[in-house]
Amino acid sequence: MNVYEESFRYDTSKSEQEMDVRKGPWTEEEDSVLKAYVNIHGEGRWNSVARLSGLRRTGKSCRLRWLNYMRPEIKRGNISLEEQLLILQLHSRWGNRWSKIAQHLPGRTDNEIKNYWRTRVQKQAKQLQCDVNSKQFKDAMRYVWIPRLIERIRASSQPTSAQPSTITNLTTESESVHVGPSLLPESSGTSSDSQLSSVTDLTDFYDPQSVSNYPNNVRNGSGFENVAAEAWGRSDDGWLGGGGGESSMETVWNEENIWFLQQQLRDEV
DNA sequence: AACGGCATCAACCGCTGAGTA
DNA sequence: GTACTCAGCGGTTGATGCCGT
Repeated sequence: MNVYEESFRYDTSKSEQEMDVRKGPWTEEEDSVLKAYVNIHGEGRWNSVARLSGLRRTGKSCRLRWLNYMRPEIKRGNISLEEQLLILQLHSRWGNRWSKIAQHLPGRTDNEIKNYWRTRVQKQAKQLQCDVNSKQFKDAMRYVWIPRLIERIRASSQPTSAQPSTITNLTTESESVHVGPSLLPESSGTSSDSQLSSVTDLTDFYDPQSVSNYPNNVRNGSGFENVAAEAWGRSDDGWLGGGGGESSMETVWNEENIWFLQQQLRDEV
């Protein structure tokens, strides 16, 4: 019996069997009980919630249900382009720190982001036959997916607006994440220091210098970038295209392009 | 229409760290 | 300092729906 179970039994003086703890999907009735209880007593003290609300659920289960599903600020529906971009960025910085990443995506839960990463991003790594943490995959993200994604974000914003100085700028007490002009494909090679000063957090993420260091077969028009970018262009509602429906990256990463990308990545070194 | 495989997502599990008596 | 309780995190699993055959 683990610590939690011990504590649960200690708190209630009843065994789990006596409590007949429920598992599995929540019913509407349970949801409304939980909602009513939290509305009155507030969040926290989840074991008490479980015990006093009459729900035959563990405190953990109540907490998870509230945080991941019932909180009023929860945003449901497709992950937007901007959110996708942020997830890619933040994961490149922090790895699987889902809750930390989720703090920068209002209304999204760590669970949702984790699921998104596993189902969408890891799938692409699988198709490219490389690990999500591999240099190959990170390069694919840096040099193809993210610039392309930014392009799409810009395209979907007002066409008459001047060069956006910042697409995304989320700040916490100690850390900030910016997407500035230097990240945009057009200006990627000419970023000034002053521009970079506002996007210092991204210098390890998309560094024009590192692009210039990238192998010619990756940089030039016949290489990696173009193939992948072209593949992107074929699908207006592709994986990172958002908004256009439920289609997946299959349309983008078709066999031919995956093969070509793999060749390019192998030629690197 | 039936079936099987796959993708997605809600929920659970195990562990850890913070707070407190 | 220690034991205990609780909340939170990340990994994993299982149910469900969708899609192709």
